[in-house]
Amino acid sequence: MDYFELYHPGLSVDCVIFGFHDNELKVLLLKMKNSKQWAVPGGFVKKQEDVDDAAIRVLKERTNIEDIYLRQFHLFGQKNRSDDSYVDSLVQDHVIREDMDSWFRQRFITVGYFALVEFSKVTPSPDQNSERCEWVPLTNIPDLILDHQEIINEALKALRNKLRFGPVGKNLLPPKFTMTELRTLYETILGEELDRRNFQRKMLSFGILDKLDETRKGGAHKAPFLYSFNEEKYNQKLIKGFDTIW
Amino acid sequence: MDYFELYHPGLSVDCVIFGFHDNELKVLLLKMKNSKQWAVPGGFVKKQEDVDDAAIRVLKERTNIEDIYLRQFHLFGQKNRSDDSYVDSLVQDHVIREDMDSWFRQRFITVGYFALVEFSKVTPSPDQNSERCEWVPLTNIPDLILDHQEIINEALKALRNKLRFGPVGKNLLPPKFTMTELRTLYETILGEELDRRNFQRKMLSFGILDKLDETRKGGAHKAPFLYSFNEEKYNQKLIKGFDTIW
DNA sequence: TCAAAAGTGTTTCTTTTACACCCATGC
DNA sequence: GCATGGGTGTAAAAGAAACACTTTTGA
Repeated sequence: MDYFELYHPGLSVDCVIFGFHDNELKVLLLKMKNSKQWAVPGGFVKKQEDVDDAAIRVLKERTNIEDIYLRQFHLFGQKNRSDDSYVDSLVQDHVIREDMDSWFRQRFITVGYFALVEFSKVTPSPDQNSERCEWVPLTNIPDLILDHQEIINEALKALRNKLRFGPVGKNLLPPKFTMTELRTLYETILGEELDRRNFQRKMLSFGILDKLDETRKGGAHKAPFLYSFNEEKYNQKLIKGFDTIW
Repeated sequence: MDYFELYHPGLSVDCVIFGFHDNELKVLLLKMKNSKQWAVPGGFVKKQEDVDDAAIRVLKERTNIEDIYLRQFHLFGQKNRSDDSYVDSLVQDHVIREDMDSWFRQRFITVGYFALVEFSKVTPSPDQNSERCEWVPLTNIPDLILDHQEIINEALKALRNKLRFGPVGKNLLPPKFTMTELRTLYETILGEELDRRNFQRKMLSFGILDKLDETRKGGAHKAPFLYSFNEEKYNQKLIKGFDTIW
């Protein structure tokens, strides 16, 4: 395989994949071969491929699911994102083949995407440079390669920003969920507690939820009602956003 | 000059430069040589140059001012952004030299930036591919090359989004301005009218304005007070934003 | 003196905030 | 029975919206 032939030079995509599980926000990370470091899933962009499609491809390969909520959030274009010593170690550890050395020594810019996925649907799969692919809580991120910590930080900012604008939950929660689960998701993303009753009233006022006739039984306490998102109204709010300041 | 030597392959930046004049929002555009089409100011990224710095460089060259408010807003990465027929016409019209043909026939991705500038400070300067550099009202955009119309559309969306989050005016208005000028700016960006009195109350409540002891005389009517932005408080709000929904 | 823009204030309505109380369930 | 989470309601405060009246200015 000739990277120079196949891929757009000096360009990669990186996907910060968010999932919600055990009341925690997690990201899907790759454990690099022969290294203690981890990485955000990424890949190169084919010469005849939309950049967005490259991100979709990476996402599908790592999670084994399709039709994922995916948004570009930033281009990381600093000239010193990588350096030779980093590539030296990759070659030395046989993570990359020596004849691909010059490809990896290019200066790379990378397009950051963030994805929202339903945790339980994902089957994590490592790529050829990694030995494991795992969910890692945002509160416990290990040592990451290059500027990948910054990429995650920016992705979280973008996600929080998105939360201010419109609804989020549909992509992170299962089809049916309780109001507390939805609220916990919001609290986790925002990093602050929200009043249980006021949250419910406000969320219902958006008109994007359908209250189901079912309750979640088996819990230790009173069985809470289940809700689902009203596709049509949810999508409207996604586009138009909630109320503006002006 | 050898483009392949100097520049990062397949990568450009485009800057949508917003200015406010005559109660209109305008963008700085380039009239292409030997063509009826216009373009958003742009350029290539040097191999050892931050992408942000490339945008700053372009901006400085076109406007002849420095320290401009500039933000990256989107990477345009579709595989069919350009096509051969476009480059054919450029070569035919001698806009680009024939020996640079292969550089321009690459597939390019471009990073979109938007800039906010004080209209009166700008001295528009065309680049080597254009014959004129002019302010054009957003309501009257001429035929543009490639996907530049889409780039402007997205830039405007980004600007509106920014307006929801925090203050904007400081970069678009002169140091001293009337409340009506500020309101008109907001109305222009948002594309809707705002109540004069409620706008004033709300804007003052943010605490980012200093009311000056001067008035703007010479107008046809009662002389309005002048305001200026309080640097410190303005910058705070820029970072923290106005009130959130949650 | 009059039209048009600007300064200032008030009333009303809506939204947000901060609570209280009762209900269901497992231990 | 009691601790815990869940359902629902309400009073008070804050904020937004709609609107009226007065002042100043150039023509």
